[in-house]
Amino acid sequence: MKAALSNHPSPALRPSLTASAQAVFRTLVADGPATRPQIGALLDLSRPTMSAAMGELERLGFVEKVGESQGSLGRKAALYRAGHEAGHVVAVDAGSTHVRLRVSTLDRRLLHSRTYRLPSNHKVMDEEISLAVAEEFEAANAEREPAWGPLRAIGIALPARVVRPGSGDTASTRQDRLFTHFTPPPDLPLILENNVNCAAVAERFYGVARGEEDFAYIQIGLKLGMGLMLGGRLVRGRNGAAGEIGHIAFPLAPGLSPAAGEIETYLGTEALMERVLGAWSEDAGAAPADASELFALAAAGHVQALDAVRRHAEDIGALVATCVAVVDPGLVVLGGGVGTSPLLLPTVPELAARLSYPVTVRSSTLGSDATVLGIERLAAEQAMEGLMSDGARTENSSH
Amino acid sequence: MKAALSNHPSPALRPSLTASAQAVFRTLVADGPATRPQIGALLDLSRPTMSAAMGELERLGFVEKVGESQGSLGRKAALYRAGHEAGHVVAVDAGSTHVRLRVSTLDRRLLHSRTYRLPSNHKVMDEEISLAVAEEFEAANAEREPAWGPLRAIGIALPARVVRPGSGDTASTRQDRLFTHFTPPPDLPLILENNVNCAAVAERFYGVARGEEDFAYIQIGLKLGMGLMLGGRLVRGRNGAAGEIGHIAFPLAPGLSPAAGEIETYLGTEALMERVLGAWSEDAGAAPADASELFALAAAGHVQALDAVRRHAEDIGALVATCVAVVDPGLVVLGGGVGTSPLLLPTVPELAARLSYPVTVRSSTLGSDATVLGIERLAAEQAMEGLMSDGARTENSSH
DNA sequence: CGCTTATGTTAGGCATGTTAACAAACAAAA
DNA sequence: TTTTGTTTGTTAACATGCCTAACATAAGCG
Repeated sequence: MKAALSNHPSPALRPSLTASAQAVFRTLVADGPATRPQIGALLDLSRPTMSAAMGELERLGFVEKVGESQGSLGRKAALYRAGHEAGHVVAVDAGSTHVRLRVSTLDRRLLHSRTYRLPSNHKVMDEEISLAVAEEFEAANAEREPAWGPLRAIGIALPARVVRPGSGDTASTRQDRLFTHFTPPPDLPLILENNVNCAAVAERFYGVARGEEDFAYIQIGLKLGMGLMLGGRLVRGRNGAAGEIGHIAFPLAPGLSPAAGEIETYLGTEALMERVLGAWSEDAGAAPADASELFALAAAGHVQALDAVRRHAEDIGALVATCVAVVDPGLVVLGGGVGTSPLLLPTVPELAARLSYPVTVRSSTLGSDATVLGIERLAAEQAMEGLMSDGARTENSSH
Repeated sequence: MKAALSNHPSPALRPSLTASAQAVFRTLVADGPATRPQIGALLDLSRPTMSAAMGELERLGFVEKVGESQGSLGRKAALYRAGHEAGHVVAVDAGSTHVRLRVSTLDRRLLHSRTYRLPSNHKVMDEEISLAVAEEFEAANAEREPAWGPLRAIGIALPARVVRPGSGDTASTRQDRLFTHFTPPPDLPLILENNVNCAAVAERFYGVARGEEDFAYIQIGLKLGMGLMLGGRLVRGRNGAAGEIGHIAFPLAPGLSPAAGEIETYLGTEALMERVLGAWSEDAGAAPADASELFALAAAGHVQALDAVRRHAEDIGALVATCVAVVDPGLVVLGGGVGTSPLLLPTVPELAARLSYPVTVRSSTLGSDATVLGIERLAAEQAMEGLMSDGARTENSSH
């Protein structure tokens, strides 16, 4: 609350941008190149104010003229976009099988992209991932061109619970292991985020949840995870454990004792295939080698596979029903190796509605890029907030 | 976003209060009487600005001088509070056994209070409740004094899911039945809210969750319910079903089919007592007549009662674990007839931490007033927003 | 070549805050 | 009782950030 109303520039901080200039920059970053009249109409700003705002931003190099736009009549308008000094961000998806890296401007122009396949699968983040991140980051550094402008933020998506300093117990997450080989540049915002949360962010901005303020992204594959978006904001939880639906109490029934993480092992792909193969009958043909084969068989009409898929869909429907009973998001996006199967689509919402309340269910279409796109977005937002809060500080950044 | 930046008064709307005047009024309403220097320090406003703001508010009757405050040194400061024209609100807890009504000023000075015990228990809202609400509201109307100022809002807490117009399916909640006998005055904000959500609000402002931005209030008694507060805001959900934890999938175990609302019947007081009495052995003495007797026996050290309570606490712990796995609130407040028992306190957080993640668990202490205090707060907030958005419209209100 | 239309700038005004200086009211010290 | 320093409140002058109105510029079109 302190100083929230104050109109005068804080004496300690450098003079910052006007509110209108900040808003203009935000829309340029969020919506891409635009003319002054377009932004003015969107933000309800007068032409003189647009002039002043653009002047401020152009003088700082935060925006640049990139062309002209001719309407059907009248003078043509200048087209602006985020400028050189707005800089760029590095986004890393430090996954358990791949390390994906994207370098891009704040307004999402891809500057560089790398993918590194890890030699072996790692169920938890460990030193090998740290090494790969360090190498990829170094390699990206080597490619850097002056035209990219200063590096403004680094975002890293981790396949682990992420605890923000000040809330919960950071030590329990082992997230420090990331830094055994990777040393981020100092004085640069570093954003760590859970990979499922990142995928949820990507769904909100670029996927099937585009523009939705409230939804849950539920990932079903080898493991279970949920990214929860309420009121347009990620719900992270005190321990960074919001969405850790692998820890929903299971089994939960009279006389049974639940065990930690049990539903994750039960609904995970490995246990699913074990159940399916254990019940596979001789006359059903060749058994599927993995989950994707199972779903392919089912899609082709194979009776026994269909039955297995239906049963799995019902289990997932019950899980979704539980989430709906707790937060009622209105929309659930299913992702992950198993979750994206269209075969789930009729069953899951039907079961969720029967057990709890109606919910729209969609399959994710972003594929394996979701996570890196999400962390890129978060890094860009963080970079922008940094620029907006101390707009004058443009010199000491690393080129 | 439209017009969010505009500085000029919208031509359609009447001239409104300045931002500083609004902020001053808000703190007076929220924190009770205060002097100008106090508010100025809190909001970081200069003395001239405080002068102007107080002038505005006093001219409209929104604040009034109520005394003076002498520090240890120097001139004494005038003490202000919400004034006559700020008016009052009526808050109703339309419960299934009682109708509780409070009339109070926006800054929580109680003007009038009534309680009506319904002749019989109603598990769902029906016409009898509507009749009682109508009668209590009329009776309160009869008591109204000019000194109360205008009525600014009516809040009603309902023991049912509440759907806001525009989201979800209003028809499915039967909330219209409230209006079969009760006709609210037109042109007056009417706030409907679920009673458990109201209790959560009360816990946040007056109870054991005071000042907490994130927590879950979980009510355990005849029925199950949760009020979820994240980022200082109630989470309501698309269908108003957030917190309807009675619909968590149950039983949830391999080979079992969950049924809608089953966990509510299993964890509810009736089923608990059935289980307890069914297993009550001859040599254990007189069986408890109801849940409170059971918990009293357990508190006195009765072995069999203790065992039953422990088992129930474990079931509740599993439920809490599920909620923590989904939203990780960091704090859970237990309420309701069974939920407030201190006997639950060791077991529930221990089980939640074992199954999912650490969470602080506290017992509610607000008792049966929680709901009406919560809806009172919501109504007062709504009333204040109304005043702030069209500050000049003070004449057409009903005295 | 003017006419219409859209874009951009200049000039002036207003709302809402600030700081600086002063006046008033009070307790405690002289 | 007077003086002194402190706190409260007001007045005056000014800063910021937006606005509207009017003008200048640049395009298509008859």
